[in-house]
Amino acid sequence: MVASTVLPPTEHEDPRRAKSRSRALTAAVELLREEGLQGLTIEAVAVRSGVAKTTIYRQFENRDELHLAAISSVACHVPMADSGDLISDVTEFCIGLDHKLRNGDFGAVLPTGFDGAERSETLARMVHDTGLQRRAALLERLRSAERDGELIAGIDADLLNSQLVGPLFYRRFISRQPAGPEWVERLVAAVLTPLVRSSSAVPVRGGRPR
Amino acid sequence: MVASTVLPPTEHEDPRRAKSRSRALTAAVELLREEGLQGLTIEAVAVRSGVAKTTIYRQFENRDELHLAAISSVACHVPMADSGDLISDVTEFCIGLDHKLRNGDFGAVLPTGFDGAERSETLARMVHDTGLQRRAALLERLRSAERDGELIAGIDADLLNSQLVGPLFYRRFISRQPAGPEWVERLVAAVLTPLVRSSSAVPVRGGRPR
Amino acid sequence: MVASTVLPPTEHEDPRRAKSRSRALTAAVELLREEGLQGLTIEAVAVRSGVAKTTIYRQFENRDELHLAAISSVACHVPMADSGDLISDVTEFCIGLDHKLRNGDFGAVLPTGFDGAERSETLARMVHDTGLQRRAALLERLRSAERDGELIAGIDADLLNSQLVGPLFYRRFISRQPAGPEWVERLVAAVLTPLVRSSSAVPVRGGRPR
Amino acid sequence: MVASTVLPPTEHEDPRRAKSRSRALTAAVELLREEGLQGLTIEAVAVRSGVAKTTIYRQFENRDELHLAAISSVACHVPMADSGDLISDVTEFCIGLDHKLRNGDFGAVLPTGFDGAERSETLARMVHDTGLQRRAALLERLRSAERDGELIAGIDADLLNSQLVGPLFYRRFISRQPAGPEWVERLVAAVLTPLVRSSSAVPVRGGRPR
DNA sequence: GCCTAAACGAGACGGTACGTCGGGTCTTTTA
DNA sequence: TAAAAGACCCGACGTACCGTCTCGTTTAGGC
Repeated sequence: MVASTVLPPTEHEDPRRAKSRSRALTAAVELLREEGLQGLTIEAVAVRSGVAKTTIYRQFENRDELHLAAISSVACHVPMADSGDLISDVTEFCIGLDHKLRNGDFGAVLPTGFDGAERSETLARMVHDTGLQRRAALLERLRSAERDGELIAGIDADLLNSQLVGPLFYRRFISRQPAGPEWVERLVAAVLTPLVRSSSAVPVRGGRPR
Repeated sequence: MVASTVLPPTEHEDPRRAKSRSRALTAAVELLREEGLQGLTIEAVAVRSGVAKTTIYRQFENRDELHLAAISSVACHVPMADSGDLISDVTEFCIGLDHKLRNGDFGAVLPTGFDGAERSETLARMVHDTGLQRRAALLERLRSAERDGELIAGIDADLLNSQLVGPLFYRRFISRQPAGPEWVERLVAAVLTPLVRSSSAVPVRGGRPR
Repeated sequence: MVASTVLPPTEHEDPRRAKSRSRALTAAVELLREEGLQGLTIEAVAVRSGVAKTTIYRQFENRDELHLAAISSVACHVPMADSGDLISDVTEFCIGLDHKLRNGDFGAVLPTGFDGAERSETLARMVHDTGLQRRAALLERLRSAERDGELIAGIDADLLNSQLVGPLFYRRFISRQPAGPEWVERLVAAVLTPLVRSSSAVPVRGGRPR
Repeated sequence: MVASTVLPPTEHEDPRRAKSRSRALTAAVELLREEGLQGLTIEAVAVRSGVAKTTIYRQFENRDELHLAAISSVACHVPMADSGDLISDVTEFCIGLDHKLRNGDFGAVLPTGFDGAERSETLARMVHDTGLQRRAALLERLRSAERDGELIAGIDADLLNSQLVGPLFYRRFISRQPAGPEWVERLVAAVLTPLVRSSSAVPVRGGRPR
């Protein structure tokens, strides 16, 4: 997903290299998912992937680089619809995100990076970057709703982003509480309803207080 | 904070034991803060604390136990005032939490447990438990506001908890964005205002839709 | 035989250390004998001896140190009789040496050090030192014969040492020709007869010219 | 000196092949001289010679073959004069040999083969063969002296060879003692004088030089 | 105030993984 | 067509920690 570690982009890459790389990454992700960061061992990757240790080191400088690449390889796309109904679109989006956090490689691999991100700028950026697409999609949808008059004017999209996805991450990784579609639905409603222009028909007067 | 590993609570503990334990824990927390989980090495703890490796193992079964104990030793108390003004109380509370997440041992050590919590039930509980006091205090304050009529009736305290602290954790550990008192203030306002019973004006009738 | 690598001689050595050391050395010598220097691998020694790699490294800084210790551990004693008959004593001595060169660990392990001795002063000394006892014994016996009048006066003991043992080493390690007791006997006779004072028969007059 | 590894002798050899081969061999000898057998690395040879690893492997089956070829490439010729004066001819010859043992590539590279020769018949033969010319020359000169009556009849040329060159090799490679022209002179005198025909007698005047 | 049981430090041990170097095989690109 | 470049798998290197295990040596605390 994210740029591969320093490679002449135009130049032709040896297909053997590419294959080794992908096999190693696959094994790395599996190990991260199954055993966490401490299970991500170059030797384990070598055994599982059938790629020799030396070959792995030829592509990844050390365990941390491999870890990085593994994380960036699971960054995922959460689609955002634009049906005209903001709340339902965002709800669907958040349910999708929650599902990915709880079921896919993404949610399994992501927390292996939280600690390292405290000290490694690169890792921090990588962890952050996995959210870029999602964030952009959400912001775009909010702005579009603002333009359409569905939302009141003057929203703080960044705050809204934190309000919407923050609780999902929090419950998934920190408080480790369940979420589920209904819960997500309630969350989105709680966050957005106060900002939707006179919900029902006439958006006449009496905007909701901020 | 949390119960120490299996110790006859009534019985008198050898002061040497206690001292070794505390020196080891201190060193462990320092190492976690400075180098993260991978810096938490029994040998490093031994060197830094001056406590022999053997002695450490006498008190902590293995590295994970020590990690656990270190995390639980930094759990912190966030005070919650009850001035009658819910929003200002909660804002203050959230600012305090954000500060602890970003400045103290607590915020530094916590993320070392996120990955392990995925696989270790004990660690998961420990990470979760560090939030118990905070959660209880927040819930209590919300209920009190509900009782006082400051909040509308029928609030979902758990949802509100996630809405309030979720974004703080998210920005601190995942998106790694700044927060700051003003931002926290806006967050709390956004979350709570819609639920506050027609603030100033007589709380006549016409509760806000949930 | 030779001094062990830097050890407080008076102080009590951990018996575990001593045992590990000896097991490692035994395995090392076996490997050198069977496969030569390139077979002397720390890992092979670990496997064969049952001593862990780390433990080996605790006692020997690296492969070369172990090699050194192995060589010095096989230095052997060649006994020298003093029956009054120089030629028979020396012949017996040389036959014994030749036998050790061709049959024991000594002769098998020694050549593994020849190449290294070209560059390592320590190894050079070690190789050299394995001959010290032998050389001293031979020189002593020659001097004793000189004192007894069995040999003419003014012998060059060092030259004689080279003349006696040199050919044995040469045929064993360089030309790789057989020797055998009769051959050694002829060598000793050829070297010493010209220097023996008119053997049994009247030592009257006519000493051999030097 | 010795036949190169399997090469149709009549057939025309590709000049590129020959050049690669010779560059590799040169580098190999240099490495052996400078760092000994363990410095003889295919990769080091490739780097130093500018010949690719693949190309080296095309000409030498493996490291041992290259080592073999390197040794055989330094075999040297020691000239033997026949001035009529055996002792002086042999002395000169031995001084020349000693010089080659101590100064040229020959003496530097030879000991890298001693250990391997213990286990590899091919290498043993190679090491042995480096002495063939020398041995033949010496034997021929001795027989010529015998025929001329300079030596007593019935000499054991093989024994004499060992007596003459054995000490030189011994002091060079095993005891690592100095030799030098004077020492060699004394050695040759000690070995040959007793076998030279009645010094005094016939050759009237002109006593044998010391 | 002494003495014994415990806790302690020092450190050896068998292991696992690290990241590096070299071996020997192979494929791909260049001349 | 062969040499050069370099990827590949493999095995050994020497290092860092792991968790276990003697060892002697303090040192509390019950007598």
